[in-house]
Amino acid sequence: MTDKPIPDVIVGRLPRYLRALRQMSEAGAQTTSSQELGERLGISAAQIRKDLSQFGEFGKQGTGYSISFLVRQLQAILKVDRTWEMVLVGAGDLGHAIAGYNGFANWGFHVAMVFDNDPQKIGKKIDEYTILDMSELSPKIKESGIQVAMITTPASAAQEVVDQLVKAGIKSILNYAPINLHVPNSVKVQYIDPVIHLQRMTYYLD
Amino acid sequence: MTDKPIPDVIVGRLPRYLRALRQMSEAGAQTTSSQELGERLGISAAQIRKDLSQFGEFGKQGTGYSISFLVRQLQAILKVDRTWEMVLVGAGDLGHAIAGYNGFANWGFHVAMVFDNDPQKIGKKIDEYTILDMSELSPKIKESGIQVAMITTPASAAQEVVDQLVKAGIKSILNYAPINLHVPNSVKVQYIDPVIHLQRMTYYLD
DNA sequence: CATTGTGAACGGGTTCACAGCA
DNA sequence: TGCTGTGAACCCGTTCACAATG
Repeated sequence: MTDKPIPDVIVGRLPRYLRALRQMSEAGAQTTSSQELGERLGISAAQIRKDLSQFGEFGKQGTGYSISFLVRQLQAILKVDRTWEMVLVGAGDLGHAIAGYNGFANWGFHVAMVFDNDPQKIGKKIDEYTILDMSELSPKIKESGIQVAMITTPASAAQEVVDQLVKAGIKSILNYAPINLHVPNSVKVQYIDPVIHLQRMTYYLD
Repeated sequence: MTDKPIPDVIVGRLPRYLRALRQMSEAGAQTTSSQELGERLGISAAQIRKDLSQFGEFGKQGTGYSISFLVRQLQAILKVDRTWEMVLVGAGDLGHAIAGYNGFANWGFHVAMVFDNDPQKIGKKIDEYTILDMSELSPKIKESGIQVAMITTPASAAQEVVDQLVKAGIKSILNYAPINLHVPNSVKVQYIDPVIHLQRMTYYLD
């Protein structure tokens, strides 16, 4: 109700709600309940209701939530009711896979440009993208106003790249390089590191 | 001290400590403190000390922690003082990038086999791997005793694949498919979904 | 009557602060 | 003196339980 800041842990769950709801919608469902959504996601019904109630009263007692309405609300809250252009830095195997990933479309994102510092790669094409030189990174970001970046460079290059990105105006960074990055408070970073996830699970193995 | 179960949130931080410590070691450092490690990772010094103290008294008052000793301890705790063979299911672009990823070696993991269900791909090679048919999935897992799997199939196929993996004895699953999976309590699942991470950040954009 | 929204209770993770020790 | 290990205090996210309502 009030406009105190929403805990980050709640923001982190909203994209999962959105994914599940759109999948239910594709499957033909029109309505759902906190219980049904919770079972699907392994989250308690009470938590889902509490999370959603932070942003408004989206449900109806006795009948639950309209899926299409809730999808629109969540997309608006997460600001993915538009398309965010992104720059991708690092044109290795992983960068190639990400540039060609079709899972960004319709979810609010689009790769606009791909950068690398390897002279052998610059000018080459991956999918529809011509690989651009790092020297163009800053001007291209500034002129386009892009705020979102993904990094798939080696760890050794990542912090330097981040510094350039931040200076150029990037506000959100998805980092695939296996290293912790330092950024100002105004910039958000999320990490994707398969080894970290794997090591977290081997703890429970014999 | 006692052997109560360690909270999962602590286990989740240990791999990050390990990465940072090994990077410090590579840079030539021999000793560190909870404060230094904390600054590097954006974690409070008290939290690091508390986390580590769950597993033993690894430090020395006045001087801090021996990096090489702590690395060995963490690797033993996380059970990555050995190499876990893994199966990879899904030989698309992402599967290709993962199969060729050199970041698993020395971190406790190795891709042993790659599976797909596309007749056009079966028998083809990606890197040193010959793509195997899904019909061989269960027998190959059982005969090798592999416990770790990665999934890079489309979302629509993921749950069915998981059911097969679980039945064959897989205990840890790293899932790249954008869907929530249902597994028994004895099986751990971790998720990697770039869209989820990105949407979590756009909330904070204008 | 099923299901939401929510104040209150609860639980557990984080921080504090300091004794203890090299 | 510098830094660890840790009980206690604190804080905050989760769960509970129920009034409210279509």
